Amino acid sequence: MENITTNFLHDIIDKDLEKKPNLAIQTRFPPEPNGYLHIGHAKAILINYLIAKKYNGTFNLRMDDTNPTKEDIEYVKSIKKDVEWIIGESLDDHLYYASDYFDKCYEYALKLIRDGHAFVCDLSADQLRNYRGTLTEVGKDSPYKNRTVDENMKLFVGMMNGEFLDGSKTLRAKINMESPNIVLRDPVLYRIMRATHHNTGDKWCIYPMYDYAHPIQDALEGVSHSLCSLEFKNNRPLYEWVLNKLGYGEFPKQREFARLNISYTLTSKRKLLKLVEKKIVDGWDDPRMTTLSGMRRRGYTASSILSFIEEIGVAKSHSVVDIAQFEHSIRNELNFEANRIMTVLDPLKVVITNYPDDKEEFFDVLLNPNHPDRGTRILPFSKEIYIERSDFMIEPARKYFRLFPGNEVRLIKAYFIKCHDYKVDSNGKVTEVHCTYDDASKGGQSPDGRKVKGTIHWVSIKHAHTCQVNLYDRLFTKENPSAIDEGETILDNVNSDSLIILSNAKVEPYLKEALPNDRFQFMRNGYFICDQESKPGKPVFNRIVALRDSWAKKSKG
RNA sequence: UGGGAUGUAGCCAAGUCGGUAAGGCACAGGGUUUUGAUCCCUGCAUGCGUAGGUUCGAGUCCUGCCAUCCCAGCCA
Repeated sequence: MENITTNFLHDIIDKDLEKKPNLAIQTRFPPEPNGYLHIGHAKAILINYLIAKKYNGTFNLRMDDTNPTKEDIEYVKSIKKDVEWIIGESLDDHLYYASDYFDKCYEYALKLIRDGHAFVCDLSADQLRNYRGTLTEVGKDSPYKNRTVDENMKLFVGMMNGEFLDGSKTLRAKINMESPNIVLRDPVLYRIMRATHHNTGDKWCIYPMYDYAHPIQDALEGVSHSLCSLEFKNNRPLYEWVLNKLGYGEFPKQREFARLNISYTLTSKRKLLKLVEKKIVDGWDDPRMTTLSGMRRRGYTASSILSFIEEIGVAKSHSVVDIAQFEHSIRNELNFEANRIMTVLDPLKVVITNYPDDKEEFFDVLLNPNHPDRGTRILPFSKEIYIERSDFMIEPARKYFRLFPGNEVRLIKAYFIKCHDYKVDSNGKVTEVHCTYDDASKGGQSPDGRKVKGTIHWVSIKHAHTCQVNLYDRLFTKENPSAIDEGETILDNVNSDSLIILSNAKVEPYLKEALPNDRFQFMRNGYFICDQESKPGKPVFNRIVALRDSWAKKSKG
């Protein structure tokens, strides 16, 4: 695939390559396995992956598992699966763990101590906070900063050997307590934490901090460009400090880009977790979730996510992308790819009074006009059919050109029908519509050149199957779900109509054989996927996204 | 308030040496259409956060100001 899109990261790499033509480009995606990946991560994954591709380099997945109290093996599994899904490649040979480098991190810590760049500090967490100062006030040196190298060595080895209580000591860098950048005020490098690690078990009771471990991992793996989101900008000097003090003359270049926000959605692991815990949604892979697993179940394709990410570009400004831009990507792909089928979501019975009682017809209809090679399906027709309830009005609205008394419409691929009667129940609800058909209009065209303005979909009652269809919509009612009013929570912004379950949808017989993950365009309704949990012969369909609907807009406005 | 970053249309986003504002989404109008879909045309920033300055010429250079975001975890 030709990729003409470029961004400031490519410019940086191009310049580096000018200086060092033999530089091997290597990137990585380093998630912490403490939750499921979401659409925001897809951007980070693809930025890194596409750069590696573009420059014929290497892309690795690395679990940033330096804090066993927050991490879980369940998450490492889901993360690997999601990343592989997004990039469409196996990562079996490109999977690393921060914990692979614990020994090396420890050795390097010894070196820092030996070289006088780190010390063991006895300050408690509270005390440390006080010593650190604030945004406007500088901090103060720890009273333990002047311990001798020997003393620091002995104490740090003691920390590692489990001689001290959790939280009683830390290893800290000696940088500058008066730095305006708080990150550089003698940051903690190691903490004592007795927790079983998913990889290293109980081998360690001290664990390195992100700021210390991350540059080491990058350097050891051979990463050339360490790309991360903007909030790590302040940490860059520390990243470079660590590698400098460790004696790396040349080392990976950290650069930052803006993370992705999309209107009406959440891109925060913490907030997403809350939706799961509060049972607002049915798990991490609920189709309404913007987790990658949720979007996969919803029916979004990895390729549509890729094209979305390419379309929005990469920059450093804080932005919120319109959800419409995202929906465009999947519609655009499925418009071309998805086979077309007729499905009546909210059925209304139509009797064609002049059609012979027992007659049946079977039309041969193309599955997808964009792909004639895919062949046809058999579409049965008979005297009684279902149409969409919204396709009939007793008293038509202005410019309504569907079915109403006296009006003629086309049934897709079948006949022209004209309404001459209808029945209502005691509540005034229409129960049945009576029409006549024009035998000469078979196939949907009249030989006399007569035009109809409306064309509607339908399903033969006699041949219909009944299915469950889940209509998904955006999960939040607010453009920014995190913007909450006084006394409210994010949960108050949840869209109560985000899932509408239709248990009485009528589908063409062809659909009975649908397989999990098959995608279709339900004509005039939208794009749907056969749910991954569907039982054979009993497909359940999820709405991926509705079709654009200028009539709905017009009739509302 | 100290430090760091960002501000180009309703939303993203290009804009290398200063030379007269790409593209996509959305929206509006028109055409085609057996999906009010798709597709095809057309329109959509005398202006680039703002006020000055330099220059023949400034989104691009200089100065001041404003707004938004990030940082005070032994989280990442």
